[in-house]
Amino acid sequence: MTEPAHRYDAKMANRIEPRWQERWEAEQTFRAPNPAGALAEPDHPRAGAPKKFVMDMFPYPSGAGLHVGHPLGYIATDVYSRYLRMAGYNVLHPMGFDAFGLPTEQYAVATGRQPAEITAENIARYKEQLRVLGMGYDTRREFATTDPEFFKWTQWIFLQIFNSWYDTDADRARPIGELIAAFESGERPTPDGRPWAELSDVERRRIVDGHRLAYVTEAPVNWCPGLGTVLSNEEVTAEGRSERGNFPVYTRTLKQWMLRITAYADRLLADLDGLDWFESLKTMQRNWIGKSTGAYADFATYAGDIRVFTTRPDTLFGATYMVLAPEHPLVDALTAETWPADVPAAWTGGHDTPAGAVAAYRAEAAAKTDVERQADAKVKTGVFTGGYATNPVNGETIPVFIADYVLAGYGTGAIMAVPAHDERDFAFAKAFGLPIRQVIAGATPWDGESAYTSDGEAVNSGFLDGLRVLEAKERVIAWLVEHGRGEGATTFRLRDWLFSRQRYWGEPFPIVYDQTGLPVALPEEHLPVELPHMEDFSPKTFDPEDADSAPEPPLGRAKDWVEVELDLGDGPKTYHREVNTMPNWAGSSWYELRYTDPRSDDRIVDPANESYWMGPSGEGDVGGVDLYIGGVEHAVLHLLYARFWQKVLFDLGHVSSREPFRRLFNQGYIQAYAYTDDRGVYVPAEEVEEQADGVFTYQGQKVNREYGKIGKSLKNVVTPDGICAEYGADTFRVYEMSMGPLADSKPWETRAIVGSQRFLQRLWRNIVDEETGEVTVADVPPSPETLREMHKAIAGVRDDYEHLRMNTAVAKLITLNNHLTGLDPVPREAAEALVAMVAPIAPHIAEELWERLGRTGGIAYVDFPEADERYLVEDTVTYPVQINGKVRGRVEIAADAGEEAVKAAALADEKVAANLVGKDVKKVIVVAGKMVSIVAK
RNA sequence: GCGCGAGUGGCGGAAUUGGCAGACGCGCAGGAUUUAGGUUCCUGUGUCCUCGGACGUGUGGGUUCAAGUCCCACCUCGCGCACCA
Repeated sequence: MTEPAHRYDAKMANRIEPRWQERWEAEQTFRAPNPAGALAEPDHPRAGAPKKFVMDMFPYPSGAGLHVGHPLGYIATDVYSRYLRMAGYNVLHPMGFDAFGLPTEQYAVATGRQPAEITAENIARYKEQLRVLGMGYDTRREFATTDPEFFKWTQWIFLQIFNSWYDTDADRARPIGELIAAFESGERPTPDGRPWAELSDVERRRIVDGHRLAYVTEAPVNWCPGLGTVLSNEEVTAEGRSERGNFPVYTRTLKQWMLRITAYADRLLADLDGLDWFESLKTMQRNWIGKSTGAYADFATYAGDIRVFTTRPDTLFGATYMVLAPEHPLVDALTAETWPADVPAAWTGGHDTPAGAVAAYRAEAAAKTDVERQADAKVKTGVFTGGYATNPVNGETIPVFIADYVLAGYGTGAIMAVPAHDERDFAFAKAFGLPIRQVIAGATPWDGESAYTSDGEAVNSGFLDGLRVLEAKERVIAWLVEHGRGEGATTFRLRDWLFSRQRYWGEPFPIVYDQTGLPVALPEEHLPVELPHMEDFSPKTFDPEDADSAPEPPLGRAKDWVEVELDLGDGPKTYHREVNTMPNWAGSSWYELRYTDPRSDDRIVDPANESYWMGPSGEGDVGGVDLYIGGVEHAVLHLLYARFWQKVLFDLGHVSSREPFRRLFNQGYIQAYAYTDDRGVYVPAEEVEEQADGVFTYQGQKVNREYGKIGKSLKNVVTPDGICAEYGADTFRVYEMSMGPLADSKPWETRAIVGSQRFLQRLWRNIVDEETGEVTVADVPPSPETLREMHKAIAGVRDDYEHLRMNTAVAKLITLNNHLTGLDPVPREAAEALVAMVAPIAPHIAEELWERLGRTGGIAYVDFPEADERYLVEDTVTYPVQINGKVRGRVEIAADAGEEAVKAAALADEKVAANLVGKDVKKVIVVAGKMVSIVAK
């Protein structure tokens, strides 16, 4: 028996889908008109309409291609964009490729090929995979970060950053020329006070370079021998390993490029409030920025003042000892020659001299990995230096320790320890038998069992006694300032962004060095600076554990490229190019902007286009993309960097909004089951069979099921193109959208897809005769019931689309479709409404049916159906009647019946009355339109 | 350890405002079509039951006429942070 010739099945879908994809491409259906420039189109149906800018985090095109987990967000933005377009918006929905970066380079090294070649292949593969899914992108705006026309502007932004400084008074970045002018005029004094005119050229350049937002500095950085490059703090995990590849990372002092993101710490923090992001994500950024307010206080010692940072200056009188980080610069000077006579044994670490104890402890601390250190966090260790310091407020002499619970990299690397009011200090004081003095008292007496960290009143604190914590803080800061022993202070955990990488496949810096060794910015007209072709571009390889190795940028070997003769205004001279490249976060830090004006070649974007798509919508609005969907893994990487660049460009007047992404939605992950055999080896998930008793077998052998990521090594990869071939893209789209809430992670289940297939098949059958291919809908008025179902669906589906609840939208569409299945004939009005509502999710079948229904011009710009309130109200309502919380009967009554009438009807109901026999009705509650609740005894 | 989020049928999930728990789909069972299998279609499907009902949203308590939803305590899982002074 053969199937009906006109049944909607995979074969049919695979005939229909390419046809519509070709037509969308030929007609550029999803092009969005710009207000100005090459992409302006005043006659476009959506020109001048309210706009929406909807985009995904663009993919990194790897050799593995997309698996079914990747397109989840892409489909969601596509559905949302198509819905918005039908709802009347001018929708910008673009896609691009984040193509510079390590994986491609590593693959190129491994296969002896060129990264550019591999990148082009991977992008072609990704584009094909996305095209098959029926994405409605404005393909005119597509780019890869590796395109010279694109990275020309990445380099241009770097120059903007290099050529500006942060004016803390104005609280914004300004062109570096304005700083130079301030030095020249004497408005701003030079660091050593000499007049600007008396400084040498090199001296001046060093001062100016020290103010730039992009600067070269020699500082402790994260060196990852396994990757052959240094990394930013954001790329290192809490375990002290590389985020990519999980290699060990070591601290080494090296000369590297940094971007002054710390200048923006406060604004990056404050502007989070105006963003429509998940609160959890904002919290991650807040934690990463890590703002603390408090004070610096100076403790005098014979080795000089020790400055500490504290958030609790109110507890200064309770400081009974001090602790320095083992790496603190004053440790050596402070370490005494001999122990005091009465030194407790626990303080010496068993050593005869303080110097011996300090040296041993330092060696021990340095040998610990971050993981070990964190594992030991509860056990406080340290040694006494033999030195003492003087508490500025009460002149008390207190011992100074070194301990690894104080971190060199935070605050000043030194603390005053107040064991009574800090958990860590308390633990240390207990371990070392140090005095604990209460200086803040709460309402109830302190038990002394653990640190008291709540609010209270100052006690044992001289001039602070009786003040609340907040007042005491202010008072003591004023005292410190008055006596020159400290000041109020704010510190951040955020560090400057280490921006150079010792790899080949990245954007070259638009920087050369002259004979002074100082950096010189290339003029704009030299952009883009392209990578030289190199046969051997592989980084020097290191043992991942070799902490003593040092990075060597491969570009350093391109001698002809590195050494250039240029005329930068003072005659031809020889310069050396910067041989580091930018991290692969560079391109993604601004790409959203480029979508708004991808063809602009004389400036980064035309302000008319930028402000139309991304500008603030009103007073106080931070501006940015209207919806950005992506994974949560970029919380403190891409999303922080992009916000920073946006703010620099905003300060310099190149863009109109303070934030790049007004609304951000984190989609969940699609995960999958993987199976291992007895040996723990993964077996192909596709060939595993489930037995009736819930046991899973592979080739007859029992296997274990585990749940997790989709990946080659787990042998559980399912590709979207494979699914499309087997079921059709529309079925795939419907399935992914109906799996559950977009934000949730959920398991892939190939066998469940047939449900989505059946839905589309029934939809088709409601309109087209499977045997003849004839359209079977009729121009008959829908019944009141059908009208009600239809308008209920319209109201619900609209609301669901607007709030990205595609899963419940699909359920409502199925419900309406199932209703129509029972009708003969199906009224045209209902069929058309349903097809239009299905169009965002299953665009190919919708276009096909729309055309077969005799409508021309395509469905992309058809008005989305509007619900008519008239059809939503029902004539009668069925009230469930509860007696003491249990449903005992139902009564049907006119929808407009009054409360009394409903009450009377409920009490008169046979079942209700039977249940009330012998009971006293105490109370009857009528919830209009919902239910009746009777309280009886 | 601290912070955040989530626990609902065999499975994915719905109920977003305190108002009939389990929409929709998978799976499963029965039936129709078919030589058969598959496909497709129809019907049923929370658990228990003495067929009246009883029970049921991680556990225990509470508020309420009414609780998956609110409050308190706890358990489990996931995520983030993790000596940040």
